[in-house]
Amino acid sequence: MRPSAKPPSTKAAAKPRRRASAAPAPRPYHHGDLRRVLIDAALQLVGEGGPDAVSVREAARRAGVSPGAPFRHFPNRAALMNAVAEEAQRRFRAEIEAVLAEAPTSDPLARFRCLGLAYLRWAMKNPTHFEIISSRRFFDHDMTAGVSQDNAELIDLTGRTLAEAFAQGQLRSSDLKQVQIAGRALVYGFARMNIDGHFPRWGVADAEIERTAEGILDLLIEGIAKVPGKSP
Amino acid sequence: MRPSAKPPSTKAAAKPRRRASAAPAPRPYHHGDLRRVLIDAALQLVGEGGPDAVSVREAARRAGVSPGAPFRHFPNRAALMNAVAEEAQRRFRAEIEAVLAEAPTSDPLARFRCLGLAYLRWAMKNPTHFEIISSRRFFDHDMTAGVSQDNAELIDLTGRTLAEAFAQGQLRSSDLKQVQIAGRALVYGFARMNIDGHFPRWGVADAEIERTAEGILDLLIEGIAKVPGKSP
DNA sequence: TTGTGAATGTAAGCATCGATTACACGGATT
DNA sequence: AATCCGTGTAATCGATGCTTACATTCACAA
Repeated sequence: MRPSAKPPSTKAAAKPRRRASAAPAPRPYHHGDLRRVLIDAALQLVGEGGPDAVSVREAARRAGVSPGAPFRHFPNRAALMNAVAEEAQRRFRAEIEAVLAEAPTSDPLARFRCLGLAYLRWAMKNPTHFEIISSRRFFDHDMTAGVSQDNAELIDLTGRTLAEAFAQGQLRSSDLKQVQIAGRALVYGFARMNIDGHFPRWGVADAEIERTAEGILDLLIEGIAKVPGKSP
Repeated sequence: MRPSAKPPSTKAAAKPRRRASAAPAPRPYHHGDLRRVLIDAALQLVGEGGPDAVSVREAARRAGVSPGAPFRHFPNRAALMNAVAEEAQRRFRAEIEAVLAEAPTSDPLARFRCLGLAYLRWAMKNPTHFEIISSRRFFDHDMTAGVSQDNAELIDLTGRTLAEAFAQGQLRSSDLKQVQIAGRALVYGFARMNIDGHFPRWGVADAEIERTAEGILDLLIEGIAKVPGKSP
């Protein structure tokens, strides 16, 4: 199939000193941890130009490696994206849980609010990374157990928090699943409006976004909270 | 620059009857309305495989035209996508307004609900087309006045509806902009959750989606509506 | 009617990308 | 020390967006 066969190795001679003098180490033949470096490069690309800006070749270029090398570590581009999504999801979850750890334990509804706020803030600060973990377009959920699991546990966490709030009589509605989905739709929608560039069309300046985020979250909380002086 | 010059036309001879017999008209040199046909082909591609499935060449292929032809009508792929988005947005707006035309005129809050429902239903029925008009990824807002304008007018329409509801004392909050953004975030979020394949992870089956959509919309309405027996 | 220019199609080609294949290197194991 | 296999390279393929040179035909004016 391949027409031209290559002459058998002039490489050893062509390659200069091997980690000898103080020169910036001309990279040994084997990279060390290319997989990790590729994921980092891809993460960086996502941060720079969004998920579409990730190309296997560019990641390879940044890793200082040939265009075919990445395919030793990832069967295809999607697999690389999966790894990137996994990393992003890990960071996302870590932040959410860190924030929640500092929330008041005695007021579940306030904790629920904290969850929403942490979600929104992370999405605002890391729009491109948020995008990658949100849209299945960029990776294969079935192929990426890590993302799905992290996600499921976050869903569980909010579900439990909501259940506690209900148990303490803080909610008007008893259809917790509905409430939870509404809450998720609200914060996810807001985050995506930001990512998708809707806010300029809504006359919301960048500086106002975080305040607006908090505002709509409070609107939700008020909407689902039981009015103190009123029994169902 | 170009090495090989072509012999000067054997085409006229090679081309068979020209719209003569009853044969299916071997397409004249000029297509007729290639621009329109390309948009339709692209719309179809969007419907089949989402926005990413659209390629200029495939659209050309389906139009039965050479790969370079589309560039006579669209300076680049983005411009084609813009046209597609414009068409989709037109249809979207038409449906919304048609639904609203049948809504009760005396109850603004009910009209607001109708708007939300129409939005959700269209998004559920045309997920890929909805995606294309939602995410600026696929087209350039500045380049596509039509989409932005249609969108702005829909935003205006909901804004006015909400203002009427407030004027009739149907709302708890007086911060209408906040309410409107919350409402939009909710329906947009729900629509995107559907597009982005979140619902399987939430245990929401396809058959339940529409009902759930209605449920969260009602939750919102209840949340923003003034409780009858309670004055602020 | 005829001639000419603009509009619009074709053919060929470039660069880039994802992906594959044959081969080269070199660390780890024996 | 010999060898095996994980990992990198080089070359190549097919598809895509886009450009350029050329071909064809329509519309309009003389």
